[in-house]
Amino acid sequence: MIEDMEEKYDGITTYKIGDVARRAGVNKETVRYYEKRELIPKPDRRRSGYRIFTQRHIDQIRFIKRAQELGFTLSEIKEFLELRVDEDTSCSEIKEEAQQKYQDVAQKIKDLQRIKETLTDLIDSCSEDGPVGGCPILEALEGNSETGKQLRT
Amino acid sequence: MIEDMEEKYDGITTYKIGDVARRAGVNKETVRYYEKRELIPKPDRRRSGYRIFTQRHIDQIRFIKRAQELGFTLSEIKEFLELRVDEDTSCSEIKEEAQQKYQDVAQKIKDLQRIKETLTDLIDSCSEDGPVGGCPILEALEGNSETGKQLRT
DNA sequence: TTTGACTCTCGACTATGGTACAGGCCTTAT
DNA sequence: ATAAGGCCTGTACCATAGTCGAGAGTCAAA
Repeated sequence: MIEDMEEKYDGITTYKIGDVARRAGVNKETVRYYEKRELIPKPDRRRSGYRIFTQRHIDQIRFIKRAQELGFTLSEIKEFLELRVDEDTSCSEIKEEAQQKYQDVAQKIKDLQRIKETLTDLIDSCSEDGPVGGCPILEALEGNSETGKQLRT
Repeated sequence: MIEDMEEKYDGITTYKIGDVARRAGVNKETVRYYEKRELIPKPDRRRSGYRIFTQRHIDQIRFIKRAQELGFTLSEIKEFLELRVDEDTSCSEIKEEAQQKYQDVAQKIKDLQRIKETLTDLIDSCSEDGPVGGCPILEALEGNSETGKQLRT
């Protein structure tokens, strides 16, 4: 059983880049890349130049990866992460931002729910017997397509 | 009022690539790209070489764009589209695929709902002149991160 | 104190998902 | 019949999001 050889400074467990990468399930280069893109807080450094990470960094990277899977770009994710109440941002500014994001997220949920329903139908119809024909998933999002009849001029 | 000058062959309305691109809201090159990637059915051709599209193609492209916004890659979308029932695929195979996708989609919805709730909270706390500090979004998917206290060795 | 694993920077490379020409042919309104 | 505009293929290019390697320095267990 090999444990990370993390060290504590000031009572806080810290990690080197390799630990962070492994724990967050990404490449070390990705961690550096996120730092450069300012997607994670700039880590402190040892005198040698080694980066000092905390649990916060690991959590944030995990969040980023999940948000990506949910269809957000790194730029969008950065906006999400900057969405906090502090001295530099007025409440109304944040509120507007947050409300816009809320709309985006709500729409994504709706779309996914349609896909989910379609999958349910597909699974159900599949268990009944061996159906043939069109793609119900396609119809669910766009509806009433004409058939894909082939033509020739 | 300029209408598309679609033509009917065999009683079916057909479109040229420019029509398709405009109606689906993508670039013409994208349509050709999707054809190459086999994301849309290979269109028939006129003797001149012009592609002949149908409504089916337009619907399918719209579906693809939606699914992309929801975080699916073109490869995944292709799998979705192949998830149609036909003679070459056994029902149980499809069912398994569909069930796996269902799980993925359900999980995405859950995650997005957490994000949505967090945004609601943020908007609410903001209007009541709420707390100053940390990043509320981060906790939506992971929770309990340690604070981002800064260190130095 | 050595040695093997780890870290640093920086530049080059990759994959995905498109976009943008170039050079040439096709269509269609006038 | 002609010219503008649309379409064809093919190749090159772009942005995003990483990933890799070289060359040099650092750390820590034996």
